[in-house]
Amino acid sequence: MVKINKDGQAIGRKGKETRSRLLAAALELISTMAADKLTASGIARAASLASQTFYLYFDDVDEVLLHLSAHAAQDTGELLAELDQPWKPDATRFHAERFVSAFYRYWDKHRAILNIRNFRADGGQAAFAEIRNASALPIVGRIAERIRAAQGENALSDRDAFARAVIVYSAIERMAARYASIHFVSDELDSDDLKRAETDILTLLLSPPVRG
DNA sequence: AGTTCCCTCTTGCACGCGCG
DNA sequence: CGCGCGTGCAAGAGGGAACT
Repeated sequence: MVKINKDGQAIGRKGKETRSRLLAAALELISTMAADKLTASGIARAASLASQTFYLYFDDVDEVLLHLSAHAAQDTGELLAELDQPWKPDATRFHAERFVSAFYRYWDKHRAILNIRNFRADGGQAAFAEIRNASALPIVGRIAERIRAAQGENALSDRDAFARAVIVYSAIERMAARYASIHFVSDELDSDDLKRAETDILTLLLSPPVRG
């Protein structure tokens, strides 16, 4: 937690509240307007504060967005829990579906800031990329472990299992990043089709190969 | 060119708290 | 109570970018 404001003053009760108001106002704004239109004075106005006050707590809008990104990154507990609990061998699809659903719920909850985070990370802003990677790594790592365990350690190297986990994670994330109302690629496919396909692919990766 | 908005800086005021 | 001090915030001004 930040304890010093930009003037070097210790942040007390009032300052803490003001900082929270600015963060809440920013979160509200990014869900209703394009991120590149977001300004410090706009955030301050939305929080019913003078624009100068914004600069008492943040250097710029990016610092606010980074904080919101980091905050969203801390909310992956439910996702990790789905991957950490023991999966019954005959219920892989059931667990895969639960994971995919949890992933969508996570994105539904944090879509605005996660999209901004990914856009900036893709645009080469290292701080956003670091937060994205730090958030994804525990999930990808767990998927990779399960892939390798299912496929057999002799059949698949750590490296290849991890690469497959990255691919399937990226695909699920890209689909979850869409707004549910927006069709992807084809008007014929709806969200349920895509979600089912994600579950199917994940189930295939996490099931022992069929010999024959 | 004029206007509007954004950002930054300086300055000062209001309030609360501790201390003698 | 009176005072000093720390904390929080805004008024006002000015430079600069973007828009009309």
